[in-house]
Amino acid sequence: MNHSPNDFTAGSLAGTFAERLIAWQAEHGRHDLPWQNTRDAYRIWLSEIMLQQTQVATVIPYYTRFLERFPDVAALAGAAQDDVMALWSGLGYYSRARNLHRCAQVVVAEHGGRFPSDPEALASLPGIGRSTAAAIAAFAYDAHAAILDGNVKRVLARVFGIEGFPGTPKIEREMWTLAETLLPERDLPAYTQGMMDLGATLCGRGKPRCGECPFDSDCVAHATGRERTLPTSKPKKAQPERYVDVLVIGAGERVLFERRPDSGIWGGLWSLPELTPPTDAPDADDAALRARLSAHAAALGAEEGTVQSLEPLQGLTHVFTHFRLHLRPWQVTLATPGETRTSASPSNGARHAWLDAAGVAAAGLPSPIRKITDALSIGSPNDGQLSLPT
DNA sequence: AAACCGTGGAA
DNA sequence: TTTCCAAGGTT
Repeated sequence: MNHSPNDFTAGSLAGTFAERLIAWQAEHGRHDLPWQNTRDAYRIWLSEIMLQQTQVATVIPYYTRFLERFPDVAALAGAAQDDVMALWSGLGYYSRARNLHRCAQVVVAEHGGRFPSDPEALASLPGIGRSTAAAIAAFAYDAHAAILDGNVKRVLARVFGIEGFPGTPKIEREMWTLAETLLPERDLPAYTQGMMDLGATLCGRGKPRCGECPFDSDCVAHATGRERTLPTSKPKKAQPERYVDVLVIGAGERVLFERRPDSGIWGGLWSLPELTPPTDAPDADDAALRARLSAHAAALGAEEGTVQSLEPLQGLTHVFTHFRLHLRPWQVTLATPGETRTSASPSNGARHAWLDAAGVAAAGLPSPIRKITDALSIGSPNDGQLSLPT
């Protein structure tokens, strides 16, 4: 690093880094977020997991709903995974939800229902890494531990003039060391919140308000006009395109859904059946494709009836962090000779489920799949009735 | 070590 | 429109 933390005591403003940050937080920081003003480790843990790679405004409604349904760790530990996934549906990074569920069960089974106060013990739990462990331990138990999230990386890169993409092990090690060096002896919750608040407000990614910053006179980036080039951005690479055909198979008042494996994209969620795994080139809309689609639908829906019609629906493109997925839905109508015998809600561990409108509304679906069902008014909030043309 | 894992808001 | 990335962790 170009600067040592001790340089702050020599700045024109009095006080150490931590003292200035804590004073700034008391005056200008955030104090009324839903997960603040509590020492309940369960609530703090839940917020930290939801906030991983996710903005505050996005998390708030999910957090509120989740707490209403699962007010404590025992309630969450005893829940069915499908119910947890349904409440997480739309929030993304679904391994967080599965790890959250597993973590609750470990806390109940191995820690008597109380979260450990030791950051290392916390970090050994599913879904809790070094930074999240430190945040929980600091907020709930006043632990002397440093966080290193995106906010802290940005603040440190700018104030100390640290060059290099913070995602690399070398820069990250350097930042962990610095973050721990800067820790105060006391007021860990205010200090930790201050790091987050400074990075999320004044020292944001876009246009930092250096005039209001407590480190204005000492900030290397500000002094050298590098506010916009620090932290060094991630090296970018071309995003692959992927194409997939999905089937909306309707029989009577129900539609067929397929549970995705825990590993991979949308792990543990309910989705529409795919013809084949995604490919790197679009399928041509030709007779051979239609024949394959029809055969696949017939195999999946054999118990319910025979394929009566096959129609292409409006396609859509979904953008992920590391690729773009082009979804082409096909509507398949089955001629049903008799009663549909299958259940309306997914049974535990089943790979397929015929869901009615209420079942679709309650299921954990990926966002773009929800868009498709909404467009067809299947289980959408406005229209609880299934209205597939027959 | 580098890839993988969602979604939506902001510029 | 495109690009970036947010209270990161796991493999």
